[in-house]
Amino acid sequence: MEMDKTYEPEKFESGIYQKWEQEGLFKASMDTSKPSFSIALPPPNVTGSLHMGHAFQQTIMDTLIRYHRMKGDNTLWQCGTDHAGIATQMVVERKLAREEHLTRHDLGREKFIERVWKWKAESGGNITRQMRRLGDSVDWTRERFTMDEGLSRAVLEVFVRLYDEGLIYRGKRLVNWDPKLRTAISDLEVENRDVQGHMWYIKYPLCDGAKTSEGKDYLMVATTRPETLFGDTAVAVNPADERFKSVVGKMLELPLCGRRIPVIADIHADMTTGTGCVKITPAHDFNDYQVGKRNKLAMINILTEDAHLRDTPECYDTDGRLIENYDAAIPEKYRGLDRFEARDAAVEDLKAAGLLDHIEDHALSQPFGDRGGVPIEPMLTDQWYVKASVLGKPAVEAVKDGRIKFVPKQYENMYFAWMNDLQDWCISRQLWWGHRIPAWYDKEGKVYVARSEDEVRSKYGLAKDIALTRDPDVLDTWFSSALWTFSTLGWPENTPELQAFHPTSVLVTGFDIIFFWVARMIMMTMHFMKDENGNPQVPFKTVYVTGLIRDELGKKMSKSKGNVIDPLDMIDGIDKDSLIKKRTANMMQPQLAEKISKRTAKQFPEGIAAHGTDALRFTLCAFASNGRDINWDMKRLDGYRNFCNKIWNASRFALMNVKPETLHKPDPKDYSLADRFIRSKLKTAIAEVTQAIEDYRFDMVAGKLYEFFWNEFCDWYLEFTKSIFRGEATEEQKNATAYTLVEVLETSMRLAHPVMPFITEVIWKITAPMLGRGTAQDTVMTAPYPDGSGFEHDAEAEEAVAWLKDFTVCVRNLRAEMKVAPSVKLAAILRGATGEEQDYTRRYFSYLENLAGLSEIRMAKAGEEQPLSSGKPLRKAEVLIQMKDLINKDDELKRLAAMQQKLEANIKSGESRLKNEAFVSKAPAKIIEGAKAQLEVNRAQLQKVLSQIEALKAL
RNA sequence: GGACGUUUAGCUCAGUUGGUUAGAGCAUCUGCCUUACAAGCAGAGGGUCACAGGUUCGAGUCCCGUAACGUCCACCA
Repeated sequence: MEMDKTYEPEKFESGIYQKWEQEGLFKASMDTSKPSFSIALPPPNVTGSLHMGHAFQQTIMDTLIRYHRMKGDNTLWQCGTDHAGIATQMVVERKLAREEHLTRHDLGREKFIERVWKWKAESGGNITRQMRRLGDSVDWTRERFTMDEGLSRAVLEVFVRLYDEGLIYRGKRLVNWDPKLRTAISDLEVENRDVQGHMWYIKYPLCDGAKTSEGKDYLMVATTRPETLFGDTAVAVNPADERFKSVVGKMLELPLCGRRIPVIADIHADMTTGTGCVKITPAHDFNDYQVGKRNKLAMINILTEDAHLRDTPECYDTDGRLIENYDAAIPEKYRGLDRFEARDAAVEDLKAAGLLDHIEDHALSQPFGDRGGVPIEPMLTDQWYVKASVLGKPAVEAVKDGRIKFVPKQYENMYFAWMNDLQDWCISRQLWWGHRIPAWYDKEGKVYVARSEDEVRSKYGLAKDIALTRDPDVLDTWFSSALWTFSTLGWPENTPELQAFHPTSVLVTGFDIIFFWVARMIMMTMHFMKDENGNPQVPFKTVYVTGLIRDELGKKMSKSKGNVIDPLDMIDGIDKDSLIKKRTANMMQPQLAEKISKRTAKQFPEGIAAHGTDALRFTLCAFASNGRDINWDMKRLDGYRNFCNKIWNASRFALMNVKPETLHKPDPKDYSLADRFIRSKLKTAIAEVTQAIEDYRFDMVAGKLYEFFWNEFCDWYLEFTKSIFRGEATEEQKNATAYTLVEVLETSMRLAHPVMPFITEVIWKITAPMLGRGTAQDTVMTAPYPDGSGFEHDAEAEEAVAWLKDFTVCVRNLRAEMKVAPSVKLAAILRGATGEEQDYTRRYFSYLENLAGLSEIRMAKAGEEQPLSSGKPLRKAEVLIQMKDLINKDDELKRLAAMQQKLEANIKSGESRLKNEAFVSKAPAKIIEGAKAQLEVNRAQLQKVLSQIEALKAL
């Protein structure tokens, strides 16, 4: 088969993938006599598109999967997508608003959900197309979606069982409320941002003539949220605070409302902060909520779902029961105002009333909803909760005793820190897109939980004519993804897949979702999955945590920064205009578009060239060290694309030199030194690459492959083979080299395949048949992973080649220093070499001839006078090249002087080291021997240099 | 406020249990279109390993402290 002259991955990558998929090669073998290896893909958002982080993680997963598949393991990569409740609903709502000027409420729930499914059908293929282009060998026939029938059933099952066990409950509590999305969100979805705000100092007049011990007839309260005073039900002072002891239990007149509220004593009030007096708004502040509970205060909800002041506040007692006759009326002028308008108005009126003492600038960190992007509001609502505190205990244990390992280990601390202070998890969302909560209410509001309305009636003995309404809320997206490892394998049925592949082997994910997902998966899985002995099963044995991929300046990639790079654009390339268009389309803040397009044009004046999937994957692996963040560098990608090109061309070279018809397995005696050398190096490389995969050191996987292939195989071995093929070796010897060439290449392709699936397939399909290791119909994907058998370590060959390399480098140095053109053949003199060194030099002269550009090498004894030459120490010997008049005397003297200086410094430090009694007595013998040997070499070399200088000066 | 991470060549990063003279890629400079590859070949320059102390015969590596940057958590009247 002919190979094209240049490496053009776009010509073959997609075709190869299609073939693999059509042939069903991504499916697990289900050979249960073999070890199982499985990975559950963290499900990406179904309507989204892959970013670099996905490409990074998926490359690592696919590398692991391909490695284990080649090892013969029963290997499954389970894939699928997530319905991503809030995110998806938002996208569809925005589209609806943009294209039809409709809200979801205009459509109604049922119609709206239909639209979301339609959108999923339209855009859901995006992700899977990208994954195919990345070469991911996932079992597409098992693809799942968190809202599909099977997974929905698992969700229902889990919810009902947890409810029946008392681990899910419903309650009126203060929750994080997103007023823009009008839903509760969990603690994790709140993002604290530092903002510059104000602190307002407000006087609350004391009623009935009460006075503080300082004689004041008011209490001064400091607050960052003056508009919430309409919901105040007390002002707290510290019980030990002498200033206010006399007024505890007295009443205050709530400004703007005139309502009477008590002064209470509570330790929440800190004598040293603010004024020492804190206004208590139990329905709109998490601390105040606790204070309210302790002091049995009423709770007044003053806000609507979208954070406008209510016409009529809702008043509850401490236990959340509605109080009918509590007078908490909000003055009419504030009703219906947005919370921030209400703030301005309240401040204005307080000022006018003389109750605003002063305002200070105040830096605070304010909670924002991570999706809606507006400040969240603590709100008193009915929500569903999971008792995470109960589920969390075994989940902590599993990591503590090593049933689950984090790589890198430091993330375990992060996990423990969060798990040890686990709050109950609010799982209900006031959305439409998601798993609807299986709870029904009767007229009195009594709740019934079961898998269906029919089951509710039979389970709770309710007659047909009792009207039931279903809870309108849906579950947090992470509730269904927490079941991912087992729900995708068919749970609650005990399927063969569940038996074979659970627990999964490893989870590859970013540290940013350790809490959202990893921790919750561990909790849920351990509660529901038990092994044959009834012990909890973990969802995965190892969590490999990746860093974030940032841009070249270390900034997080984001749409609004306009620094996002689509992995597919690196694979297939993109022209400048399309890239700019892509980066500035559908912006949330269109005003940034111009800046982004300028920067993009500057950074990518030529657009992005096509690099191919293999180069991208190799680059991602090379970057994957120790879970740290990665600053993406296009140059690295270029470099590794060049590596692919190198592989391509090395293969072309091999094909040019091999006659497949006559190629046969050689007699070992016919192996040349070069053959023995590269076979030995390959054996080492196999061991190192394999170890690096097992250790999750993908940077080393890439590094070792690169080093072996380029620095040993291409730079040295291929050059050696030229001497052999063009020299006078016998046909059998030439065959041995040709065979080694093909065999090493073929084995390297298997070695590299997990990282670079495509180029290795192309080359393997050509080389393997030459060795009788498969036909062109076979695939490297299922060929055995190299284990080093058939290759021998050969220390002698490596040593001899090391000498040849040193000799070559030495001559090349001299040539460069003497500025002799590469085309000019040189005559070299080797003076003072050992017998072994002389032997290597003579025997393998043909290699040196080619590599160093030599016409002859003459041996000379140490100290033997030679015609005027330029020389360089080589180990304890020296290499001389006759100077003729090629050289500038001064330059040569300068070079030698520098060398002398360096050697003298090294000798001095070596001597003082060996003179040091402590070193000689305490250091291990090996180190001392090394130091002695080095000192000897340095001394010998210095001697050569000095005599050279002398000879030159004598001229 | 608490915890963690990072700091090594111009840039992006390796550097295993402490052990000879600290590495790679890219970039730079010099010379080469040498019949696999100019996406290449050969060669060169470039580092006080953030700073300060300590342990040790020996520290980029271990310990203490400082600084800068980053991340997470908590609090914020």
